[in-house]
Amino acid sequence: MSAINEYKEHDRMLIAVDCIIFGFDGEDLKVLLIKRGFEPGLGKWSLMGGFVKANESADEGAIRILDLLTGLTKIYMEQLYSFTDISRDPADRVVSIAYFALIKIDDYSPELLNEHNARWISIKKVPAMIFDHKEMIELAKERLRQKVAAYPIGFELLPDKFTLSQLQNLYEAIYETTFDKRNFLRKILSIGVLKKLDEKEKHLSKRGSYYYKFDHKKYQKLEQQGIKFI
Amino acid sequence: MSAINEYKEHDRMLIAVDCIIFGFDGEDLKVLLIKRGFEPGLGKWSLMGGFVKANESADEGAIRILDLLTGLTKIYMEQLYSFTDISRDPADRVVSIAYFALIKIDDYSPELLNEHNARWISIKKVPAMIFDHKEMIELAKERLRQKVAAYPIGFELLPDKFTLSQLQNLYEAIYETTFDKRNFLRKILSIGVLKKLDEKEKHLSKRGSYYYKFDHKKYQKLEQQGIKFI
DNA sequence: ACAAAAGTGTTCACTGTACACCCATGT
DNA sequence: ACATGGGTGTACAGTGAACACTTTTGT
Repeated sequence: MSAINEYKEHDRMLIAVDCIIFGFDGEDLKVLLIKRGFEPGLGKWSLMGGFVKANESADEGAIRILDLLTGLTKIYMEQLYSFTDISRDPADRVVSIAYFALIKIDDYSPELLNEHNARWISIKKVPAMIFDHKEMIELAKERLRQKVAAYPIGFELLPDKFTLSQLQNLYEAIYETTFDKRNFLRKILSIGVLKKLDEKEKHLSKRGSYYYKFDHKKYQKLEQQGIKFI
Repeated sequence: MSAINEYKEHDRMLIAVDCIIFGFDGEDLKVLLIKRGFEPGLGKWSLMGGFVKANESADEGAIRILDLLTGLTKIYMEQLYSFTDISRDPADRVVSIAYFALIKIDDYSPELLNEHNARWISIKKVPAMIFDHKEMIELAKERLRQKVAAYPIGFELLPDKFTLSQLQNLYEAIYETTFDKRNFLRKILSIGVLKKLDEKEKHLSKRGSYYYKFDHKKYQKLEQQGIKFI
């Protein structure tokens, strides 16, 4: 950093945040994309984003913008990476700080989808996108895989009550692979952060399967020692 | 992101890069810090940094600034995280993109240390620092630990030729722990990316120990399948 | 009765870890 | 001769991976 009296001579830039919002519909891992209704890139697919204001941090900006576009607060979000290529946005010099967010897909109402011209798109079929947004999604997918193996953030994508099959489907969707049911359940149950409920899910199968909850308290006790979820 | 004609109405900010430069002296993992010769924070410890110009990406800026301050090019560097608190720099709104870099400690000459009022400081004894620079160092240490377990970047901190003891000392310094010599060597040699040279190091011990080199070609063959170094 | 998902154990290979002594050489 | 770091093997426990059948119940 240079001397204070030189600060004014340096170049100033726009700071944007772009949010990679993941959701899970029980089958596929999806990202929430919007079709841009304005230039540049009108009609093209884009992430949700906006500019950071002078009186807010990027984290605060990301929270504000997500609230604006989804009405959701208190969602899991973390900074991913900053994209700084000179001409990534042809309209101006914009540094974009990408965030990735995990939401429960049912919290995002169909009305909002219409209102923002948004759609849930499977990560297996991400279309061409403006600027470097596809690169952002790729990186977010990568980071999600890393994180979900070591931290219990996958639960942010599931309802509060979920069956073990749903949990396995989620991990399979994230890693785009399949796991052996017995091995998966043994491992995930042995961690000891799932609480079995007395209630059964009765729609997805005839027999019905028990609901489980993520047990935050038990997790907090284990947290420091570093857990492998997968 | 908003419509193009609104771009001009958004706030513009200074973008800085700050570099966490790691080095290894055979004993301790160190960071290169400078004592600021200017305000704000004159006389305080600081990372090396500078402002990103309008005509360069942050990566390019980081490379330029590192070259400026160390004369070194072609060094390992990666973007770490962006620090965006409103008042992290009291003089102005500055978004700082932190980079971490790995250099061979002998490449940074003592003259440069004087010239920039710089010093190598053990990561075990990082002093109070300006702004959020200490937080940056903590995060960089964390990231280095993650990376070095999965990628062969530790070698960036060692001379081209190194002994297995030096390599073990490096990993021990990074993780601030000790490893069993036999287990460590078995694991690291079993990866098959170290090339034993005929030459021996004769200063550090009476018996002398063989030099090894990192074998880039062998690594590239194994790269895709994901290697665990530790 | 049958279809469809739930639930449940064992075996084996591999990996990680604990642990202690002899070797070569310069002084 | 001795001090110093270099170099080496084995046993055991824990983890990961492969693998198939029975149970429940709605239709």
